[in-house]
Amino acid sequence: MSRAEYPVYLQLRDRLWTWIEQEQLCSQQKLPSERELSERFGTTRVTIRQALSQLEAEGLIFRSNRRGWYITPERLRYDPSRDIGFNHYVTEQGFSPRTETLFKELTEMPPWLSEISGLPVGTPIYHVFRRRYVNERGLLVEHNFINPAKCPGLLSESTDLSIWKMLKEQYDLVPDHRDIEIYPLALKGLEAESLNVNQGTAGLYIHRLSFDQEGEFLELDREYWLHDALKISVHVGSRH
Amino acid sequence: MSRAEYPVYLQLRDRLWTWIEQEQLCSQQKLPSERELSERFGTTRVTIRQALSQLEAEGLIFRSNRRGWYITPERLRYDPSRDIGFNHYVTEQGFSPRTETLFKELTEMPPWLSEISGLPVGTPIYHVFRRRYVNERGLLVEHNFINPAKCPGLLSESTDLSIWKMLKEQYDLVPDHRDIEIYPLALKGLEAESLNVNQGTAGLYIHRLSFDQEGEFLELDREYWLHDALKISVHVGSRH
DNA sequence: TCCATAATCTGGTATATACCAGATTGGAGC
DNA sequence: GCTCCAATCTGGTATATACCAGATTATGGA
Repeated sequence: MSRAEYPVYLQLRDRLWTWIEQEQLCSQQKLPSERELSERFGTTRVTIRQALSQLEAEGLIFRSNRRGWYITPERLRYDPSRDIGFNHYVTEQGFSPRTETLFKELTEMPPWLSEISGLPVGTPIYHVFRRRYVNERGLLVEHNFINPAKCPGLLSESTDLSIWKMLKEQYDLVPDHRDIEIYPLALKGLEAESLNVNQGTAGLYIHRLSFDQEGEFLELDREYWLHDALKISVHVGSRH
Repeated sequence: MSRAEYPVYLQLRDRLWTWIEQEQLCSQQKLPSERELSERFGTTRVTIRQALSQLEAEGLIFRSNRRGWYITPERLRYDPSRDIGFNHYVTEQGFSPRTETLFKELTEMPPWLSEISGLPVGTPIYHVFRRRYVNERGLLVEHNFINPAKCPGLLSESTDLSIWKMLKEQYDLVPDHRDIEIYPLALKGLEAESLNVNQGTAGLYIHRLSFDQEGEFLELDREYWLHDALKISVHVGSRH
């Protein structure tokens, strides 16, 4: 049955790819069900799932939990070093953003955050957990840890828009320097559930630790993105 | 057989995780074979493979093509905005680097590169393809496209060390500004083969387009990293 | 018309079983 | 001690078959 030269599931990947092109399926359109595809391409559901997973890894399609497979929209361009809000750069690229605050609380600084912020364990800290959408697809969830000493009363404001903008306009807070970390990881636990994806789905982690002019801790962002959702784009050096 | 609350393969993931901790397996040590593990944990090979894939996605273990599963070493910290060679920052972190030049050639600029470099299609261009190791594990492959007008004769030099260092010391070339792109992708084709991983393995793509003081094209790096191999770490703003 | 519920459809999980191809190992012969 | 080759071990691929749980759709009664 197999051609030996090239595994069946990779042949299927290619056939699916060209089929999708021919059908001119575009952003966020639904594919036929796995059972239908396996019949149409003359194979079993197990094997067609291998091919679909391959295309998922490549970012052409994505799955929505138990609902089916869809065409992945274009990646969002994103510059984590710039002070520009999510809503701003999403609309700038012609997409429509939305933010949902899943919870917000005043809590106490845990040891791991104490280590990187320089403030003692137990210091009061705001914690906001939000989910962000582009064209109604949830692309990331984000934990914000904010120093309440810098912006008392922040939690009583709406956090469904730009926290960055609020800090600037209402508290005159602008980050002076930042430590940024970026690496691929598997989405799991709370982050996977909140994004409605399976445990272990590929993701990208972005971490931004901000300090003010006095060198004091201002804010920590921990962002968990779907792996196919963004393209980080940074300009370094002179001339802009 | 199943607990319903929690899928078997995720239970296995947890048991494997704690087993690995107990056995104190460390960096680059080999796990038992899949058949042995499936017997030991009382399940089938198919299911144990799901659990192993989960741990692979999380970056705890990696597979070496048809040889077995191994413990993933600590991530390498990497700042793509700094002008510091691979060998330098690898040794700085206590690891041992190695670079292999897989091929190098003088070729003509293709259309896609012409678009971003600003030079016409067909302009002569150096193309170097290298594989880089840390502690004898191949972590990335890299395409370098270099403008020969800036550094004639470069290809006759050894490219197994730092190209950046060579450009600086022998040709007095230092990039003035850069466009950097970073995003997750699936390793496939030449890149997957060169890194000896399966088609579709998760990876991270880093792209660095460098121009000199005159704003002329100097070099393009296209790096394909294993997803679990690095942690990008950047400092932005004043104070260092 | 609306809402609750049942039927159905979807992908997710799980097991059993082959066979293949590359990598490693072991042993025979030099 | 060495080389070469065969046996063996490894993960990779492929098929068949269930059943489950969440999502969607159809249906029927108020």
